[in-house]
Amino acid sequence: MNKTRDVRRREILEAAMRIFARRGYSAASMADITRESGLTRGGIYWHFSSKWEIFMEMFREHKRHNLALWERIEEIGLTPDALVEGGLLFMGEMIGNAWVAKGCKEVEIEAIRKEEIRGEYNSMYDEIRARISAQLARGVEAGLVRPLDTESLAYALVSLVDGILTQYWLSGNSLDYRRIWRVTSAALLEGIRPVR
Amino acid sequence: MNKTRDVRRREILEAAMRIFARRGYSAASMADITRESGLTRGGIYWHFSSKWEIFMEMFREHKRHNLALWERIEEIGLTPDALVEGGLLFMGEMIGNAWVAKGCKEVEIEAIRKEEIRGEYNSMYDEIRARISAQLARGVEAGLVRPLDTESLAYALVSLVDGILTQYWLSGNSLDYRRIWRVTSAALLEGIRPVR
DNA sequence: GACTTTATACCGACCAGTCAGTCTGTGAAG
DNA sequence: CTTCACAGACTGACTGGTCGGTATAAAGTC
Repeated sequence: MNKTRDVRRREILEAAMRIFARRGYSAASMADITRESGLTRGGIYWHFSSKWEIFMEMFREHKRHNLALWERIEEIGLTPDALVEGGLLFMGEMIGNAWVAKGCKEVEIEAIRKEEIRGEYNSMYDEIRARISAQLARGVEAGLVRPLDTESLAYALVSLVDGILTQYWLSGNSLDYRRIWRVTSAALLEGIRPVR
Repeated sequence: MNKTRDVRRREILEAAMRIFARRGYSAASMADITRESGLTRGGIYWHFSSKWEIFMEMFREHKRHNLALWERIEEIGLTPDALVEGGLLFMGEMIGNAWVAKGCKEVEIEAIRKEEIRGEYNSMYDEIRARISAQLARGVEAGLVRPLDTESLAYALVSLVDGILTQYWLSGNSLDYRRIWRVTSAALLEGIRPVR
């Protein structure tokens, strides 16, 4: 039954991610993770030294996942219009992999509470925002966007995506997020078009 | 030392709200609330029957608070432009009463996880969204706003405010949310102006 | 005003159960 | 014979919640 170190670690991690996503860090017990992973306490503690270490691994996984997702979004294009498709792709991915996404939400929640990880969490968003801002700035240079505070707008776009996802989960997954995003981003694009 | 029912209940509730806001529901222990309120276990359980009941009281308090806040916002005016000031007022109130606001965030988080309160939580947002939507629809009728999907836009506005607040707390309170809101709402207003 | 009665408000020891984490044992692979 | 990859009993701290008891204050009685 013994599997290689990496495979088993991965299995435990994914089991833990599901549990953390479902119950939240504090309410999730090692017994839950034990059950979900099919191992026993000893097995899990052979691979991880603590509950928090498992969470930290999930945290890093989440950062990698998000950053990789934004790389894919930039491949769509670097125009402001591409941001619209990018937002849809991002939310689609998040909603498509529900427990991964809820894990992200859980990470976000813990990041608000624990300074220990807040800095690292923010550095991820800093990078994403910087990229969006750069994308908008290119739009300004190319004359596709009127001169404006691209940093603030980047902040708002990230917040909007985050907020829509929150509302989506609150609604119990019954929410036409695509429609909301299309309507809003269309209005925004219209609003930042250069004046003639 | 004995106080009247209402006064003491209120004291316990506020102590609990601070603790819930700081640690989250699961991580907050009755011992924490005991310490924060200055009472002992027995005293608290004389006023409340369970930890969850205290949380539910905080939940209802939060709903009342939010709805009352939106009433105040509508007093500013019913034009689309007033929504800009309204958003600022809302975020200002939230950030000004940090622990109340973080309590709201905590309520939101639990609402995502527990179906028990999700419905009730959504009904609050439904009402707020409906009011914003109506406000926008009046703008359309008055010729201040081009005809569009006001419901989706209302959803986005709520999401945006929620998202900005999340980012604000993630940033560790160092975020010029006013600037972000002004820039974004200006672009949005520009984008929904009627075409001439 | 003094003296009991009664309901309210509160204390803190205590309970059963759960928590994260430890430790000893063990089967299999090399 | 050793190392790896677990199993699962175990520990002590802590959990939410209970309960018998007590202090306080208001109300009733004389």
